[in-house]
Order: sequence, then C-alpha cells, then structure tokens
Amino acid sequence: MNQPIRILIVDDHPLLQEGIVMVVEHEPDMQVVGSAATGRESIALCERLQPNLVLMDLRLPDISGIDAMIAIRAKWPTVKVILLTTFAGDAEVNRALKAGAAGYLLKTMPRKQIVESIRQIHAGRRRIDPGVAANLAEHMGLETLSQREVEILKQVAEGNRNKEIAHQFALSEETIKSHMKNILEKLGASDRTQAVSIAVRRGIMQL
Amino acid sequence: MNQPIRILIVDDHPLLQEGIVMVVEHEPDMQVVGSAATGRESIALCERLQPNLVLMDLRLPDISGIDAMIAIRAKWPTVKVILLTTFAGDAEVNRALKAGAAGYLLKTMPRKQIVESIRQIHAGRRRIDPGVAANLAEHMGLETLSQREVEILKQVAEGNRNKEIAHQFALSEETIKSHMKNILEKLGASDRTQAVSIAVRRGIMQL
DNA sequence: CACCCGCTCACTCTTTCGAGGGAGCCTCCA
DNA sequence: TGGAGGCTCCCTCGAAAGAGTGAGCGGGTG
Repeated sequence: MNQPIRILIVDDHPLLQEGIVMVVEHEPDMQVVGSAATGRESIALCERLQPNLVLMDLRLPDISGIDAMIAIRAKWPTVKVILLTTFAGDAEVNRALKAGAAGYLLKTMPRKQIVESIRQIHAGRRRIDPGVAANLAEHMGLETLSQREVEILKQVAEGNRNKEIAHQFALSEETIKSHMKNILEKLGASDRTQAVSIAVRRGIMQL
Repeated sequence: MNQPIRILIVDDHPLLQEGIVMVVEHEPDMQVVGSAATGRESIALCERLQPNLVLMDLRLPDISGIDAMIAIRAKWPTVKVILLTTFAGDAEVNRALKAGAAGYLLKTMPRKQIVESIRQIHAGRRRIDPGVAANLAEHMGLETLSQREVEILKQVAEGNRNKEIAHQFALSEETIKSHMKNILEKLGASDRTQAVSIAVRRGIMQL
C-alpha cells in the first residue's frame, strides 16, 4: 500500500480540474496522473495512464459520464470510478450505481470529505454523498420509466401531441395514450406537463 | 495600477473555489482576498474585505447570484461583478447584464481566457463568453415573459389546471387562458408542456 | 394627448387529454 | 409453467386546453 493512488480527472471545467489537482496533490498518498475534458478523451487516457481511480463528471461535452464509465469498466474492471457532479436526481444515481460506480460525490462536498471518500473508495468501500443518499432513500422503490416511455415523454416535452408522436413512432394514438397513462401513474403526475417536470427533476431525462 | 486586483470568489463548490484561487494567484497582478459559499456570505465579505472584483456563481444555496450582485452593487457601486457559471439561457444572461454585471463567463473557459477576461473587465471593458454571446444573439429580440406570466407558467409546470391556477390567484379561468395564450405565443410553443421546456432551457424559470 | 402593454374577463367552438374499462403478444425470470 | 412487466391496440366519455375574437382598465412613454 505504499504506491500512491493514481487518479484521472474527467471534467470539462478547467477551473475545477485545477481545484481537484490542488486538493488531491496535497495528500501524500494520492497522485493526479492526468485530466480529460471529454468522455472519449478519458477512455484514451485510461489506456495510456493506467490510473487506479477515475473522478468523473456526469455531464460531458461528448458522451455522458455514465457511458464513459461503462466503457472504462468494461476494459479495465479493476479501475474504480467515482462520479463527482453538482447534483442529480435519483434516476441518474441509480443508473450510475447499477453501472458499477464505486462512489457518487457532490461538488459541494468539503475538500476533506472528498479526499477521505477517495481513500475509502480506493480501499474498497462504496461512498455515496449523504445528500444524494437522502434523495435516493426518498425515491426508494419509486418506479422508473421504460425506454419507450422516456422516448415518448421526450416528444411530449417538445410539444408534440399524442397523434403526432404516434405517427413518428408508427404507432396507434391509443398506444401513446396507454403509455402516457403509465407514465403519469409511475411519476405520480397529474398531467403531461408535470410529468416532464418530475422526470427532469429526477434526472430521468434532460431538456 | 501597481495595486493587485482584489478578488472575492463566490461559489458553493469548494473544489472550484480552490481552482480559481490556484489559477488567479498565479498571476502577479491578482490576489484572492476571500471566498464565500453563499450569497449572504458574499455580501458580508464584501463589507469586510473590500474587493475590487467579485467572481460570482449564479446558483447559490441561499439567494441567487444575480440578487447577491444587485445587493453588492447597490452598496459598493465601484465593485465589478463577474458572473462565472456553467451555463444559462438568454433570460438569465439578460437579467444579469441589465443588473450591472461587468462580465459573464462560463466555467468551461480555459484558464488563460478567464484571467485575461478578469484583467480586461478590471480595466473597464465588458466581457461576455463567446458561447453565451452567440446564444444571446440567437434569442435577440425574443420576447420575455412578464412576472405574472412566469408565475402562471410555474404553476403549469406543477401540473395545475387553468381552473386551479385561477382559483389560487383569485382570477377568472378565462384570464389564465388569456395569459397562457400570450405565453405560448411569446415562447413560440405549441402547448403548455413545450412552453415549460422552453422556459427552462432559456433560463426564464427553474424546475 | 394618444398609444402600447400588461392584466383582466367573456363567449364560442374544435381538438386533445386523461380516466375508465379491456385485451393480446412478447420476453424474461422464478 | 406461471407470472410480471413491457408494448401494442381498442372503445367510451367528460373535462381540459387552445384557437378565434373582442373588450375594458390602468400605467408608463413618446
């Protein structure tokens, strides 16, 4: 355990990259081996730099942080990936953890807690930000939308009518209505507009 | 001009604070005199530390960065305030610039451009991130919603029916319909759901 | 002063939504 | 093998939403 933790930073904010470097390099047992600003770059740098641990933002310019993580974990299963982001609804957190994230931290966390979490995660424990965990617990057991339902809800957010959506997907309007009924019930929404609001808040979709 | 630029940082992400400090302290003509994590704290620190320039995030835990800026500019009109944020629709940028922001920068900006912008702004020029400016130009001349309209649209996003909104505001349902008609036209939306989507994207309201 | 604009309200009419039923098909998993 | 759940489709019906049109009031501005 004398080897320092080799960390790769993935974030498209240069200032934040800089901040992480500063905080992490302060710790004798950690070392930043590189920084990437995009998902694809992060995969390439994993190849080259062989980090033990990746600190990854969720929103990246090219592919989502979750997809980048999936790609990295597929090639290098021993690499631990920590999502470090500003906030996310329960849906994103769930997807991240299911996809094998070793941790889910918020950027609002104090420096000390972040380095401590990195240490814990590197030692094999799983860390989830208390705020995120509370949010998760609140939505525990809450149903998530199917792919089809998300597709449809996105169209709804764009102002399409059921009939138009049906036409786009080559389906019957009745089918769309049926999906909408399920969406409203799953999200606990009283109409399509609130359904979009809730879905965005919970990280099920973006606008 | 031998005095360094005294900078106050306002951001609720410790890591980003750290990053700004590192980048800025690298410059001989700049000095970070303090960091605040909330809007109220930023006002208090302005009092104590008398900075020349404030780097302010838009989203803060207590009050919005714009409101904090307004408060600061009211008390210390010579202090220049730069909004430094991840992104915002044209509505937020417009409000910020109207309220006297000296600059509007994005966190995705490279380090060099940020320090250069700080220098320019301190010298009296106004700097707006090219990406933001493009977005602004795109929406130039686009109508904005009145206060009443925003209030109503927020209720719409919560899934309230026209009748319910009318009751809440002690208005006629016909009045709400009339407002909705104006909202749809101003935003170029085909229905209330898309109106909410567009308003959120443009920074007119949050969910 | 006239004018614009935000806010208010009214009436009609068509379209759309969402609630209420039900049903068949598929796949995955216990 | 038997659910469970996702996807598809059908019917009815009342309640909303939105288009169309019109109008009065108050405040601010050229």
